[in-house]
Amino acid sequence: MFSIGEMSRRTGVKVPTIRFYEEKGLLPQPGRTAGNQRRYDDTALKRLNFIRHARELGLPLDDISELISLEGAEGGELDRAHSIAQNQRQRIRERIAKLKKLERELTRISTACDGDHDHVCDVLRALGDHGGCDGDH
Amino acid sequence: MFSIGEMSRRTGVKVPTIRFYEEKGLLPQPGRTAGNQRRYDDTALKRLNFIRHARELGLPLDDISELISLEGAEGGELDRAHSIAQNQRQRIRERIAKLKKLERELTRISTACDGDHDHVCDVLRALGDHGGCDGDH
DNA sequence: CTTGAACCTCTAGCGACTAGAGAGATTAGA
DNA sequence: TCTAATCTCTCTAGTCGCTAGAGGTTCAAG
Repeated sequence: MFSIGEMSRRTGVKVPTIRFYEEKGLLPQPGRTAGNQRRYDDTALKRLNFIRHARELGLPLDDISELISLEGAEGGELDRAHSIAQNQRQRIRERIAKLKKLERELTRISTACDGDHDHVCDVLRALGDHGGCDGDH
Repeated sequence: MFSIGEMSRRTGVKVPTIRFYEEKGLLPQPGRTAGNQRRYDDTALKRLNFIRHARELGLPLDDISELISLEGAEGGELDRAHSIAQNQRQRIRERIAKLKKLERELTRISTACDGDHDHVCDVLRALGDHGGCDGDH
């Protein structure tokens, strides 16, 4: 049995965030001391680690809720867990592709400004001028 | 002179978002008709395009404000514009690196679940188990 | 028993919008 | 000129995933 601060230390999740997760139903309401302080056990610790890990992967809290509810599921229901992971993978791939495009364009803009800037900074001009971009965004 | 809806059509920025930018001081307050409706000119259109473009590059509104205030600046002040662009480029590079890590891990998790899932889905197990990750995140 | 750290609840704020209510303005066609 | 449809207006509140602070209570060590 440990306090919320101990949970925080063991998982790296900040104290207010733990309470926030409880409020959102991601963590079950823990037991309390006579003085109304939360006390957690290993089960809660594992779940918080699960949440933290899923958050680090960028999963929204709703998806995490759903994954949690799949604990102990079987057969077809598990396909849902699989598809949540797959969807997230897809989302991440798309974000990577988009960011790469942006990087290319920022490179263009930055190098445009590398030399002597006589009149108007080319960064500003390049931002106003969408034409030089290589894709639609 | 065109309405807010026309501005929206021409830039792809939604109407409430245009009003939001005005409220935040990114767009100057436009003229109004006798009936209190906003009327914009080409200058405003150009600025909104600038904002939209910068937003697509992921720049926060504060940075955009600063860039706008650099319009017509010269010499050393322009280095500031350059460094905003460079900083953003760095941020984007970091985000790409991080997302690539996540994608690797999601791939690991997903493939762990590809075969027959007998007891507990491996997606769920993999999310609970941080040990298999290849890096710190 | 006292002290000081940790804990409690509650409210408000962040960024960058988005959605909706309820009222007024404009514009095109009959 | 009237009417109907479509904009537009302001205002408030909600989204997501937290974070910060106020003001008060409880716990654990010495």
